[in-house]
Amino acid sequence: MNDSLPRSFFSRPTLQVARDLLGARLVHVENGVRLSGLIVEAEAYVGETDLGCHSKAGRTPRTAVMYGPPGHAYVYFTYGMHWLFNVITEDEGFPAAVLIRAVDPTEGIEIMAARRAGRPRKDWTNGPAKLTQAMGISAPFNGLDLCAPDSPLFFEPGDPIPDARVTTTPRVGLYTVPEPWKSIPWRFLISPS
DNA sequence: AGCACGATTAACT
DNA sequence: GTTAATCGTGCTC
Repeated sequence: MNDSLPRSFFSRPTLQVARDLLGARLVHVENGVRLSGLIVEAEAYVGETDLGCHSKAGRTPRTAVMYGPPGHAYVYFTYGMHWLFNVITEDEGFPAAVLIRAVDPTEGIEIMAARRAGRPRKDWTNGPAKLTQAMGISAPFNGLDLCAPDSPLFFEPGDPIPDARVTTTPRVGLYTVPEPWKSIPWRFLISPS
């Protein structure tokens, strides 16, 4: 039993899920130890018509999990060396997800520090592949049900972030994606204080 | 079978 | 500011 965000949270429009995940906590219970971080940046990827979204290629072995139920993990490998973590959104059959791009470490600090050895604290989890490395998220987590009561990886609600503290910008890294998808402001972040 | 490219990062100049 | 690292995926031949 835990206090994790329910499936109904993820079974909503992807933009809303991305925005509302700001301030929530991503938790990985690893060998009985909690690793967690406050979500400070996320991006929405919304269906086959979004040419920045992997599901633009339709249903393939890689994108199959995006067509499944909301609240499951989509973890994929890119640039030959990095794992990126997403959570599936909207109704089953509609291939959309939110990419978790950055967190602020809150629990399991020493383990994260060891996995990001030699780097300053601000560089531990301030990128989508950095946080998966620090929190120990990779291939085996793909397809995992993050809403299952016994899941080792899940989200916990946090203090709501008011609109005044939320910034939106275009999504990062979509160099060859055509407009309007390249510039549409589907990246959400907690504004620098 | 071959190829271009990628929801990135770290190390450079 | 630029660029190498490194390999799975999806597309073309």
